[in-house]
Amino acid sequence: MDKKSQIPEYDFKEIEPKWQKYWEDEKLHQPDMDKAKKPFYNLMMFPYPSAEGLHIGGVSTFTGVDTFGRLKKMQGYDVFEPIGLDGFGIHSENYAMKIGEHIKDVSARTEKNFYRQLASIGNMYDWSKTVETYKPEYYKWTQWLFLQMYKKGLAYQKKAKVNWCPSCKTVLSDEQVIQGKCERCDSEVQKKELKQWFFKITEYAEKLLKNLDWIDWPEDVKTNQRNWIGKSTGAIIEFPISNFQFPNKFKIQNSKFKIRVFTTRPDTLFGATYMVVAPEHWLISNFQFPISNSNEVHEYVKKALAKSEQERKAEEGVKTGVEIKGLKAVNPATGEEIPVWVADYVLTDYGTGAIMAVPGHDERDWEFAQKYGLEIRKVVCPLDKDARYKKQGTNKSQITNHKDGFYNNECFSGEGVAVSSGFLDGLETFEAKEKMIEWLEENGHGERSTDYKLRDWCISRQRYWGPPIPVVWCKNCAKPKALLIHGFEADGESNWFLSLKKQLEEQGFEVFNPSMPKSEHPELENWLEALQPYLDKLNENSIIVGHSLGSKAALHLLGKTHKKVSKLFLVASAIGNPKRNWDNVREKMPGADVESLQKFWQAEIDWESVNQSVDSSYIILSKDDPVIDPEHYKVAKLKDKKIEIWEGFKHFSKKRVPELEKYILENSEDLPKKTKNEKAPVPVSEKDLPVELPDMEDFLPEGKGKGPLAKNEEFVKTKCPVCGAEAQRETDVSDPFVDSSWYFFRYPSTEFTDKPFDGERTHKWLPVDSYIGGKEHTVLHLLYSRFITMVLNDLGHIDFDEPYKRFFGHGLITKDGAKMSKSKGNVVNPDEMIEKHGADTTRLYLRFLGDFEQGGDWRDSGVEGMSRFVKKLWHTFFEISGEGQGVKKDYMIDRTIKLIGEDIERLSFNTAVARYMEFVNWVRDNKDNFNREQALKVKKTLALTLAPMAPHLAEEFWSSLGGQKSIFTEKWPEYNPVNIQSDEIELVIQVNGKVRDKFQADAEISEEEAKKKALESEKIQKYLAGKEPKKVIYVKEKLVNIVI
RNA sequence: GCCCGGGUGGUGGAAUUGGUAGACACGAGGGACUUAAAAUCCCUUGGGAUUAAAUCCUGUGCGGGUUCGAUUCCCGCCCCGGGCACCA
Repeated sequence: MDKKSQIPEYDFKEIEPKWQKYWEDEKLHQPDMDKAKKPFYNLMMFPYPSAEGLHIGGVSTFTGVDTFGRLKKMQGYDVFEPIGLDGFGIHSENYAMKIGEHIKDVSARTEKNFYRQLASIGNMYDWSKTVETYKPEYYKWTQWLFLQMYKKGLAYQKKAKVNWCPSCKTVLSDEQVIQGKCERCDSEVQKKELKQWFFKITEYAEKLLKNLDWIDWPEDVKTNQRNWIGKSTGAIIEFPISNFQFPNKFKIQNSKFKIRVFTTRPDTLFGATYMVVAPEHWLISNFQFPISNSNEVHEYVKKALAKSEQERKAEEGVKTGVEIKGLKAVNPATGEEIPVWVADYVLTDYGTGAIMAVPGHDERDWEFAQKYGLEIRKVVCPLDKDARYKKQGTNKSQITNHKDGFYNNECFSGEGVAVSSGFLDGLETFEAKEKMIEWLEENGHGERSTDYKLRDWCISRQRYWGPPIPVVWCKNCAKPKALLIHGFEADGESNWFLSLKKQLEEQGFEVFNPSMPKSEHPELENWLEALQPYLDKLNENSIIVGHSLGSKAALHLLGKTHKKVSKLFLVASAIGNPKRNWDNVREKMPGADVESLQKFWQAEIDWESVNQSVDSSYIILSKDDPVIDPEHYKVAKLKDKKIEIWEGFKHFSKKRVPELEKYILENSEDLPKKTKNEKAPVPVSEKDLPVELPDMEDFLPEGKGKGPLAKNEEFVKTKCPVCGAEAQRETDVSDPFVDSSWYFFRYPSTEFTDKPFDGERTHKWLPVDSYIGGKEHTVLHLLYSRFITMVLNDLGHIDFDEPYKRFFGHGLITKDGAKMSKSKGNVVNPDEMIEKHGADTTRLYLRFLGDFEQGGDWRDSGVEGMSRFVKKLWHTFFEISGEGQGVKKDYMIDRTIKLIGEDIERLSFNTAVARYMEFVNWVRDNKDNFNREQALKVKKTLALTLAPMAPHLAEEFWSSLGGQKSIFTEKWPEYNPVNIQSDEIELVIQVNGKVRDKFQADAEISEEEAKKKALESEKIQKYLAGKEPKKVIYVKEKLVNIVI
């Protein structure tokens, strides 16, 4: 009988669904989340599927990740490979608007289609744990995340100029603006000022940067992130303003009257010949300086601020500016007065919004100085390589005197040696920087400083399709509050507190004047605990008044919170030490617990945190205070403080101190006025989550800066979770990047409805073992999810601070060398491919067409070729007879196992397929020669090594060999390294590095013998022509190279 | 302008630490089978010289360098792709 006729035809349409169903029925790919012994979290980046369906590039990624995961499974790991989708966002919403359907319907269809397509490619997903961002059971926890951020002071609102797309009618992130145009619709982006919610990612800039040093990621991805964070180190330098008459009513030196600049080159301070401030700088906008050309300046500023992004771009390199006349700044190094300019090449949101211009050594300043005829000073002498070389051991003056080092009419922004720079002369740039910073700090002109390019993350979106930000706006809670904190041996009704309370209430404040526990034995911890509930009630328009030790308590309170208040009044403040020493206090107050007082009084304060929590502070002291030394206000490191030193008030201990009460009232009366129509943000409480996105027929944006939710009265109207008053819901939804910044925490814990993720599960499965995704997300998504992980770690929810152990960025799939796009009509449809060639063939071709990391090029002829190969493989497999005499050399089996395993491990899929093809070719050549034993081994190898790449086919082969269970319950085969080594090797003979001859030799051949044999070769003799070789080089198992 | 990738046959792409460049495919050409075509199988295939076989020259974007030997390392440049862009 004809042998061929017994072989079944390769029918993938029967095979593939059969095995997919089997895997699902057997729950083969659902690891036991709690008992797994070797957990391996194999994750791909959260897909954002388009309504049009899966792209072949997506299939490439998903099946690539799966191939890796299947190898891991065969290596004995409990592989968890989840799938879900990121469905919220503008992209889907715009599409729904375009086709005139409701976003909910479109999303439901997209989801169904997406999962159908994914199921057809045969990946080992755990379908019992899917996650969709737009389901309330998911976004409930996205909102929870927001609340955590809010609690930590990492979510805040600020008015910001944002990119506004007039067509999408929403705010865009900087990253979504491509050359001044909207990434999605290409319309020109405008600037609009809106109040937006931000996440304070800048607070984690340093940590985000530092961890890059140890995480196992590709270097290029790390470099991208480093550049994005953009750290630069240098100094803040203060330039006092001179030639300026302070208005009389300001008696106290105010730090605002210095222009602060940030520079990375403090060593060039001696070359700073003018200053430039940004158009938004306070010097112009906040204060009425007597600018003599005020009109001119303001006109320039107005024009500059009105410029669109587009115009700024177009003008780049063409610098304009106006001198601010009537005032000068003083260069602290030279003591000289220098002019101050305003120009829009200085950016307001980097550094301090002002620069010292060093035209000799900064290209931009150079250009500006050339244009406006400003003085240019050379203070760094270039040091060429020879000079640097010479410098070692020679004396420095030789180089510094070498002024010809300057190129006459050029700006030099490199590093070199400081000249004409006083005490820096002769120092190389790196030394000069250090010395200058030391000098600045010693003389109070500045300090070491670091700046980052990273900006806070704007998460507000004025759209419908996203999770509502869980905040309520309450008018009642916006009412200014006052917290009065009494001192030692007093209570909430002591001294002038009651009188002040009454007046503050009349003015519109809600006043709290609690009594502290045991004021005669004050303990800081107890006081802070007692104060906490009141602090929670305060808002940004609140004041805190602390008397004596109470003012110390106020500082501690603010030093330990992220909460913001407006004003802080410190009366007879217990900072510094008491006027007399502690023994005197003890003597004077024999009955008091001075020990606890002293401990409280002297505790360290976190001034930086206080300064972040309070806008302005007032210190009121009396010269004749018996306890408080009026000089000790100097100890207070408050950034914006007013100091009042009065006389005749002693320790401000009377029942009424009208002057003091008046002072406090006058200085806080602006708050009730200001907040008359304001609303305060109040976070929704966790138990009320989720804030559900309401069903809305009309979900189109209004286009006035508010989202569509603002149109839904029922949604907006609510009760304040704190005071119960009538309130309004926030109508912004959050950025989809928030959804995708934490989804990997949810996958292992999807069945928990009472928490975002379970502690033990998370501990077991995270961090993610292998994360694979597109390189286009190396900056934003990866940075955001790292940030969120760090915050969750700091909040104690998790015990690690990096989410992904390993990241791998894959490349893009092109079609015939061109990017696939709908408009070009060259998009490869995976459904068609699977229909025509089957999932396995499609998978194999995707593995083969190029390097996974670089990307690859899809060619229809290529997939045809792969289809032929698969058929050939099918027939070869069934044609192996096992009735031959046995083949002598069967090292191909071991070699194949070794190479394919290694290749898949390092995601070098294309070579893995090539190795497999070589194996198949070898099997085909020998198919009639294998003996029974060899035939079985060959067939097993064919099935097992194919399994990660073409799982259905491998299962079919395996079951034909009598396998009762899935091939994926089998171990990845072992190989014997000894079998791979051949006894005979081929040695190459080179003459001067060129191949001239080859010979077979024993693998164990000695160096001497190899050289001897090489020299004996006839062909080599010809080259030698009787002469002796100069040198003979032997490389073990490779070659002999003869030099003549 | 700056920072990352990359440049290898007609094409996609191999070459793990410097050691036989072009694995594995696609395409093309030739042949077998066939009335013919498809499918399948076999052979050839970087370029060039010359030939009967052999052999030689040349060759990894360009120009230099290091080395016995360079696709690989160093210096200078060109081109393509991606990102950033007045970041002090």
